[in-house]
Amino acid sequence: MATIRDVARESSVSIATVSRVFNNSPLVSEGTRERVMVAAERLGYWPNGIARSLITNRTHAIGVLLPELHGEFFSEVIHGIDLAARERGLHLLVSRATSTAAELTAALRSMRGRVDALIIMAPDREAAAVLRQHANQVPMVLLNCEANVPGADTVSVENHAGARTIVCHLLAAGHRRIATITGPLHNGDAGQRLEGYRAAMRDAGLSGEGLEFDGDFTERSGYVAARRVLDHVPRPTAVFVANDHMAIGVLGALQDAGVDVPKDIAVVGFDDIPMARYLTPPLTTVHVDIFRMGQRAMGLLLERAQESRPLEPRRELLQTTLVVRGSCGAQMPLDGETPEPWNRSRAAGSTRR
Amino acid sequence: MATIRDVARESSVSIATVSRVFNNSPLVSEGTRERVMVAAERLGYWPNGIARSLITNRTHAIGVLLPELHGEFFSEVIHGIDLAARERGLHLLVSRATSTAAELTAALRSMRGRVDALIIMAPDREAAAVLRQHANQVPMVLLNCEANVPGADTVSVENHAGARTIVCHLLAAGHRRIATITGPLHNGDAGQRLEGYRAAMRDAGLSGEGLEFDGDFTERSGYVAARRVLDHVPRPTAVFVANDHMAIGVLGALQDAGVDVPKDIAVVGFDDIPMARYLTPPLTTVHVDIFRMGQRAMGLLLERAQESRPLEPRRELLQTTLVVRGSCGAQMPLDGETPEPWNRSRAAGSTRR
DNA sequence: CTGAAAGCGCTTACAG
DNA sequence: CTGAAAGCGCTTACAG
Repeated sequence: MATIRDVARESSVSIATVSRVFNNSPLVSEGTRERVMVAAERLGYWPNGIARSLITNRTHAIGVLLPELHGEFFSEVIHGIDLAARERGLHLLVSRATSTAAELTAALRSMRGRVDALIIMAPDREAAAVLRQHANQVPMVLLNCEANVPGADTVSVENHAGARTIVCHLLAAGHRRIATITGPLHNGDAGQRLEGYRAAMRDAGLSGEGLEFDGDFTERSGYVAARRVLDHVPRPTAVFVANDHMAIGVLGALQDAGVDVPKDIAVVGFDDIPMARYLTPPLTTVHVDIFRMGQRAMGLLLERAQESRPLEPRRELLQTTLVVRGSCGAQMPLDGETPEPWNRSRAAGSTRR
Repeated sequence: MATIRDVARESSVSIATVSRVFNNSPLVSEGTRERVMVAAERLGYWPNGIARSLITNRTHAIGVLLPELHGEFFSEVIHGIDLAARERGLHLLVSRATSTAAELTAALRSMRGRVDALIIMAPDREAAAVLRQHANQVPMVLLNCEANVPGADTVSVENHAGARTIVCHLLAAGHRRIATITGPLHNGDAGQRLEGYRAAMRDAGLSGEGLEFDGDFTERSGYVAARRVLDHVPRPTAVFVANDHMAIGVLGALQDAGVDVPKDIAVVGFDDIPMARYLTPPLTTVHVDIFRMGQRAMGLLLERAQESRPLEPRRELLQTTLVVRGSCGAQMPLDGETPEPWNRSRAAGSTRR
């Protein structure tokens, strides 16, 4: 590949001049600029990005560290980050890293020098120490992270309020024996959703004791837990499932057991994954705007980059919205959101508020 | 951030020695190695990736260029690439680029020097010229790309065979008036699927003339096209929809029109997106293993990197599989694939062959 | 085993 | 307007 030297030779100027041309410096005469561009074109030259980065100390790349590189969450958060990033011509260096100390350390090290900032999702507690070590070396935004890392901004989902709201909705519909199927409790989201459930129950003068069933956020665990819910005496009249994937398993188990939803038992989920509205019956759930999470993470980074003085660390909370569909048995009136005629499930009675 | 110079000073050795320690050179005494590591640890030093890249001419990064950074396709292809890449400690530099000449050129330029190889999805014809220009500067694998780019490997979905197979399935079930709803025809996948449909019809001595309806791969366009299919006289008894997203719109339109699927009209799709099995009725479709597409793309790159002599350009075709569910009205016997009890739709009668 | 030196491909004061 | 020179943070023959 041609280098700046080749172009300089071809156009009989110094490499400094070639550099100026490609940096749009005003300090180049029109004729010279022309000559350089022609030579560059002929040689297929374009400046080497990393050589540029080394000297300018800016990579124009953002590192993104996530526990998984697939699924809806990954897809949406990257989409959000990308939209905000590409306006500024920033690249995304994406890597998978669980939040174990070893793996996270390796990932952070290998990003060294290659990115201007980091967006990291590291839900495990173990991650905090590692993050603190690196926090002052590069700007970072943490996603869904409870750990307190000085200097790092965070964007988190309002899990507690979301869970509380949807359980309140069940309470308002008259349910009293409301079970919950939890996520894996070492996961922060799972813990907060459980706390939201408990708060709602407590405020209604009820106790969820004995009505909390273990799951691990997988469809399978939802199926298994649902069988235990059904066996519980007296049988709960509603279940708050801590994510939609498990709720799919729950609906399957209830169907297999010949239990009607929502007549015999109401089911609600959390996340509002795209297929939630296509389930039978369509799933009432808590909508989480992961796309926006990505956008805000990038936004915080950009704001910090523009500010000359250091900003206080910020913690942003992402609002959730209740989406009432058929699985809870309590339809709510449409309020403003016009259903599209080509969108089956909304037209069939899905509401948000 | 500490540099190699700081560590050299701290441990009273030359920067060459520090470099050797971090490159696991055997040419360092144990004592020296120890001293250097301690100093590095204290200073929080780790080698700067891009400085390393500049001198070694290897970035350990793979550039991935896709038209969209969201959705199932994106998510799965990245997952496949990542799995193959991370075994070799490779990073992913991800960027969005439509296949217009200008945008693709910009993306390729900005990757210059930052990646060791490229994986590119550029379905548009316009892309070919740009790709050819860059083909000899960096190894590349093209996804779903009809363009002939010398030196570049390709991985493509067997759209033609897949479409043909599913239309044959409808024919075998006795259907004769089979309509199709196409994707946008400047898209290669859409074109090939349409050709597959035509081939199947032709082989059965039938013509699809007048039965080809325009769509653009969106749910909405499926809804709209379905109305036109219903209005066609005589009404088709089956529709091959060129992707699952449009099929969702089709099912919605038929439901709104009070037309029963599959009794009044059979509907089949293409792609087997995750929600296909949760639709009502579950959608018969063509399964495409996008995850594998990512894996193979990375695989081709790695094979090429290991080979010392230049390899012939390779074109890999990704097999598709017919997945028979409820929407076509023709159940097939289970053959080997055991349905999981916790997986509702499979248990409810989904088969693959 | 260790270090001094050249060099990867650039940018940017500095001098003219 | 232009060029020579220093330097970004590293690696790697080369010499000892």
